[in-house]
Amino acid sequence: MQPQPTRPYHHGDLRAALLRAAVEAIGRAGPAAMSLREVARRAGVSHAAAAYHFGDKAGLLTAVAAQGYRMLTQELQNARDARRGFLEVGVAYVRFAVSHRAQFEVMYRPELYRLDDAEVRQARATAAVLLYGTATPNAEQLAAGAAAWSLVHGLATLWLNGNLPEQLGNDPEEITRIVAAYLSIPGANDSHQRRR
Amino acid sequence: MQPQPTRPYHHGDLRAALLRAAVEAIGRAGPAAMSLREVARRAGVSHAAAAYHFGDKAGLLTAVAAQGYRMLTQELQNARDARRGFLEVGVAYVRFAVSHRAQFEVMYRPELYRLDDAEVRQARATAAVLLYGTATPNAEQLAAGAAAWSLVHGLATLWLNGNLPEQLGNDPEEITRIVAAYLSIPGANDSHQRRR
DNA sequence: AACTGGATCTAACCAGTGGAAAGATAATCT
DNA sequence: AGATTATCTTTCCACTGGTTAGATCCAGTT
Repeated sequence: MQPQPTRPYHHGDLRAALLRAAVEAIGRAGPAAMSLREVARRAGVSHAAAAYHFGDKAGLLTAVAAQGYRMLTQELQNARDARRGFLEVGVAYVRFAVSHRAQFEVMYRPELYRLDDAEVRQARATAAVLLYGTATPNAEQLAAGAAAWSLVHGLATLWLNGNLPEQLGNDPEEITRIVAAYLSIPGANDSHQRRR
Repeated sequence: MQPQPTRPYHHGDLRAALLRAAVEAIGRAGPAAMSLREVARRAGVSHAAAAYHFGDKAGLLTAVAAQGYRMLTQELQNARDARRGFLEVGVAYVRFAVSHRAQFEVMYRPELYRLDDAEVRQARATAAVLLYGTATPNAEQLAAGAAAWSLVHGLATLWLNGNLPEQLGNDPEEITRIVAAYLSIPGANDSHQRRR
């Protein structure tokens, strides 16, 4: 029942397999409860093998976070390029948080991984540009971006923690559109925000 | 140099001392890194003594969360009673997150403690009433409350994680006022929101 | 084909952790 | 006083993350 018919038996793709196993484990019980040894067990190797590839547990979580930032950047970019309006970038943010909960939860717990990791830093910076709408925001854009980011980020984390009243419904994207209607960004083009 | 001249030597106040030690430990390294044994060591007792008072580690964190919710409720209540406007309740929320970071971080990591604990449940419900402005919100109030709560919650967590650009300044309360200006709540009395 | 050096993985060990159980000690009740 | 209860310690267990030494495999050179 091996996934590969005859796997190279230096596994061939351990790093990626460990990453997948880690994301799955985090998805089950949260990042704090994830254990290196369990992840390694699921991948069928000793925990030292995981340490070899990632240095240590923080290294593994750093890889999860970096992957998360890359995915987030991609989704935000897609949303922006669709040109359906500013709001849909926020919706994409919330959608990412819900659909890639494991990565999202790690990304915003910097004490669990290496924030100064080169790959993470760069992926974060790229995502920030998309969130603020420009690489060189002025004071106004900065404040407006922080407001929008705060709103969707807060909404995503409150949703994930079950802190939102169930009367709001159970579709986080729809809730995002409802809630974001209370945000008024002067510069933004609102034309697409209320289409329905 | 004992705090008490001759302490009763069944300590007298171990539970409270452990709580204080836990909050301090969390403040140093985050909730995930807190260890029962270290907390007990700091209080000068064995880790089993801590288990006796709180059941287990989750029990200790449950107590931290419950205390946090009670404190938050108190501060939100004070802000509301000051009648300086809706905005100042949000400012109080962010101020609480920053000044009681340990409690705040535990409160919104429900996988670390017992969300169904009676004390926690009640304290949470009380805080929710203050956040929505009424015990029986209609759909409009619910959505507006969720928007406001999401904004300040997102702002607080992003601030704590160092995710906000430093050009916004280093005073989280001031940043809250700046950012919250982008929020337009129809029913709310804005008269006090722009006083400066 | 044999050798070699590097990459990848395992086995074994360590200190530290949370939890449980048994018992010691102190406070309280009658 | 004696008995009961509350509080705390000791001891043990399974597990964790990290380290080290060595096994195994692979790719390139000769």
